[in-house]
Amino acid sequence: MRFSRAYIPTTKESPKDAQLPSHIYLSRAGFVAQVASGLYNFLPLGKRVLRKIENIINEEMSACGALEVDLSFVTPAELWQESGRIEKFGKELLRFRDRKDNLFVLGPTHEEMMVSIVRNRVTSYKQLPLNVYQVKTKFRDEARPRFGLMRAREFVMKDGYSFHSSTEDLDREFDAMEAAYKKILERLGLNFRIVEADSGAIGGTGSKELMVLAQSGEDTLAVCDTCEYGANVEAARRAPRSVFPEAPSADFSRFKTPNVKSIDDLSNFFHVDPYYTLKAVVMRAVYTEGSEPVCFFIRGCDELQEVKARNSVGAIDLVDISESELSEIGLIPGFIGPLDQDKIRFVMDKDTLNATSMICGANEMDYHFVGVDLSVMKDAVFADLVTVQAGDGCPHCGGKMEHTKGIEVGHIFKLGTVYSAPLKAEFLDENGRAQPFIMGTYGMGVSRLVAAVIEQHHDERGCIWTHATAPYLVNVMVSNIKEESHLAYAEELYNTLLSRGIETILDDRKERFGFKMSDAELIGFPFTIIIGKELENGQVQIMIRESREILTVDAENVLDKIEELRR
RNA sequence: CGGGGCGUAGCUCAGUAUGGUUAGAGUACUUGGUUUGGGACCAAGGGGCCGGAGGUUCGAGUCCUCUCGCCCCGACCA
Repeated sequence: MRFSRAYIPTTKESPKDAQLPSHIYLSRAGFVAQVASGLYNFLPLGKRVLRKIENIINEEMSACGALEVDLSFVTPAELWQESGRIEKFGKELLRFRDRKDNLFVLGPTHEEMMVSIVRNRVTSYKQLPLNVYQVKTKFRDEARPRFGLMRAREFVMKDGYSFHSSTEDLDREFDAMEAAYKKILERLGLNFRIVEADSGAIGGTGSKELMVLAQSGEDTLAVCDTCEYGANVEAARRAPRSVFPEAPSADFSRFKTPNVKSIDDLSNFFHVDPYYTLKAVVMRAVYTEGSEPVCFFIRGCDELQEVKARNSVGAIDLVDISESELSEIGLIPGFIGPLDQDKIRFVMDKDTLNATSMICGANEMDYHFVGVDLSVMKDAVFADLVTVQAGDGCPHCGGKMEHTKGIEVGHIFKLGTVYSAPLKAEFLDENGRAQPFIMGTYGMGVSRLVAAVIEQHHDERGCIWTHATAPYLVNVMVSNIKEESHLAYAEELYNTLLSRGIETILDDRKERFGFKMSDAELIGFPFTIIIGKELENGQVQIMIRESREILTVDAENVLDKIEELRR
């Protein structure tokens, strides 16, 4: 491509609405342009990057025997009514009617459609397994689109679905997909972690998220500094504690603790580590029908993890509760404890099971119990309720857990029969009995990956594309196109690079050196070959975008050098 | 959906508290000239329903009412 004939509208200033590096640089460098909230146009450079990512996905899927399809973006509402998701998705489904007044929705994901194409067509276990996928525009009418391409309403997703006759075969495919996804992200040149995720409302037997590590990630991850274990904090586990603070020695008694309400107060009052105190967190659990207050008891040194807490009581939401509501129930904030208490449903963190030497509220103003042995509570409900903190032990290898931020670019899921059963998608097994398909689903955010590459690879001058994602690998820049010999040399080099199958752009614009260099850095081509003054000495220069290092090489060696650098 | 902010040239923004010639700057664009290794300089140009509607007024970018859009925090997010 000749730059002079390309459409690459770069700007010196960032759009005022852009906050994230990916949004700023992708806009400034002319990869994308915003149309409306959560809607983006992909300009020529952006489209090239998108296609490169798609190609890599297609290659890896093909290597796994997955079959590409392309399902209608517009989907009949009946399918969504059948699965029950038309209510569940709510306003995120963009609905509209055609001229005959039939209701349709723009596909936000395609489980229903995908099930419908195999239903009644794949009818025997002999036809299984089957893995079909597409790379397709999706639309979710998000309540609040944000962060540029990271959370758009219209976006490109690779969504794959597998169908099996046994859970063992699903497990095999799930592992194969995890390996393929790992390979894709490696090829893209990304630093990522595969983490355990909250299975949440969907249920199923397992899900993993693929997280590109970046400061601006919306998800917080707990990862081991030694082994591969990592999990979304919503689902992270930790090893049991191995070192314990010094335990307070006190016989069980009721102790007057005037105005001692917080864990800090309590810890200071008794000069005891918060580990030996019991924290009460009361929230209102919201269910499909009705709600009730619930108290969660955890050690004073821990923090409540709301997703875990929500799962522990099967609620769809947990909301804050006011002090006046607490008073109505008869609980005294600051002095709530589990002993002799029947005013509220409660769940205890599993780390408090059989705990001794504890201090907890006495359910009486200005009193706490000390020397509490929680083994008396062994019949209570226990669950994992706490947030894994930095420094906690890894549940697998005993290494130290630390926190990091991630961008969710993929999510793979063992669905089981969650969709196939209600949609009555069945096959006949070896015994001639009808069984619902056992399914897996595998998603990857393609347009989000474009942004994720830049979130992870940029500097204050602009984009730094990885070799696999760059719109062009090499930029041949002519410092001054009025130097005819320079231009002629550059044209020849450009053609040679193209003939070797190296994606190259020729910056033949009538602009000054600094202007073109700034553009090259903003756009982020991995290599810019500068044809200029040095050519008089038979030399050219190669600017390596990542380090901004400039190599001076003999003109006759430039091809070899590029071949060497691209490896 | 709650809270906050912003809509003026392609882009980034002044101007709005206190209404008053022809609405500005930078940048981008066009033409001519000089430049040519880090976003050049000189000169001459084109470009605006001041988000939209209604109102107050002799007069509205500026005041009032309504509305639409965009961004941020939160709620939400297979």
